[in-house]
Amino acid sequence: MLLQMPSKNTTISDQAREMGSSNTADPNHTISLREENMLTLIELFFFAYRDFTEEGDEILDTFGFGRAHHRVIHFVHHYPGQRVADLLGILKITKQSLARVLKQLVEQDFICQKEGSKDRRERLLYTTQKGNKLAEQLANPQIERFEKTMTSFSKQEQQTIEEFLFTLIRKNNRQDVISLMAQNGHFPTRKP
Amino acid sequence: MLLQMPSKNTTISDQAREMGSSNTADPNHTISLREENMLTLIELFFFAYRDFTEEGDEILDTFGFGRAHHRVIHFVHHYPGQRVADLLGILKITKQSLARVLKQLVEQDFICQKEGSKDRRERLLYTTQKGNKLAEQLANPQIERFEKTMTSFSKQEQQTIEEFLFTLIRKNNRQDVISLMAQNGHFPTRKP
DNA sequence: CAAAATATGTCAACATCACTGACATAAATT
DNA sequence: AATTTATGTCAGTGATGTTGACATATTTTG
Repeated sequence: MLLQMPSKNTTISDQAREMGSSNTADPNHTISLREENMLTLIELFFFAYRDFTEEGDEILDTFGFGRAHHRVIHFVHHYPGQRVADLLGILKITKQSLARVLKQLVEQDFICQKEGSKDRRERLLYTTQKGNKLAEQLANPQIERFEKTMTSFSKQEQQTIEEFLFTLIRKNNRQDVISLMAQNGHFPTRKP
Repeated sequence: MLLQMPSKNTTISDQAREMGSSNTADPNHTISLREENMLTLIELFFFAYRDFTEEGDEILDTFGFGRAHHRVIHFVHHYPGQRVADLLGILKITKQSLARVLKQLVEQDFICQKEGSKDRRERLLYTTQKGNKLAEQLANPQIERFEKTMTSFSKQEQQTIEEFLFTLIRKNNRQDVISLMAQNGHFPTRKP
């Protein structure tokens, strides 16, 4: 189902008229142009993420997995050796939510656990070869989409985009993201 | 729970060693630097959205609402006079999923429905004054976050960011987004 | 060493939000 | 008059999130 215009035979001014005659007007509030622009960006952000998460769903379906599995296998694959607690901090979900999907992924041999060498309580998480394959299969469409998007921007603009995404992350969480990515030798460019 | 380093006393090279001794190596695959950079962006996008959606949850809780209610009330508030079918196309969820939350919002007088003037089958959706208040309450933290983020960028950079978000939207859906935003006189800047 | 803290796993119970497919109604269109 | 369209509704199901309590093994601390 596509997003459609409000009504085939109704103009915007029709809507405005209807609105004016309803009990919905809010005479005490005027929205600034700046706020309006932010709302547009917020919606674009929503639409971009809506379409972004849509990818991979068909692949996941064939395994009987959902997006939660996708997220887990992505981060385990890209950051091998994470502890369970690390993953909880990355995904910001509860232990139980993680346990459910993790259990399935381990049972079906997509992820394996290794005892920590220093601390034997830890279960360090790694993808198996089967897991690697799935992770890459899931990542490819997203990588392609981002590549297509990013190549239409200059190096300078690409840096701006990276800074933008990083700045959107809550201040409290930024250091965690930096520490995580540093494990792969990545340091997201950010505003000074 | 914070995202923590893999292990307080384990270095990255420790992890690499453990990995090498496991059955997890994938000798047939090398990832390009370009792909690596895309993965970083993809993760930043995930973290940004993770933090973005977190906002408003406390407010919603006090009403017994969830994020689905947030999305519905946002789009009804910002684009008054949508039909149910329009909203389905915007949110890309099923009729049943929408009906559940919409029913609650109507029953509790956050949203009201008006018969279409041209087509009386249509139920045009509007926020009530109560709904306006909630919508604004929910939007404010997100507007603030985006304002804070965007003011650290130049006008030119802000345009780049808008173009980036728009380009991430699937080609098939872009015209729909344009048509929607045009109702508020907005035309997201996009690459030529 | 004994006690406390930590990392993980597990259980039961529950809420939200998504899905499918079928069917009903009213109104518009053909 | 028959078909299509817009909406609403029902029953059933599944994925994913939550809380709180508790068990186990292991490490750290007093």
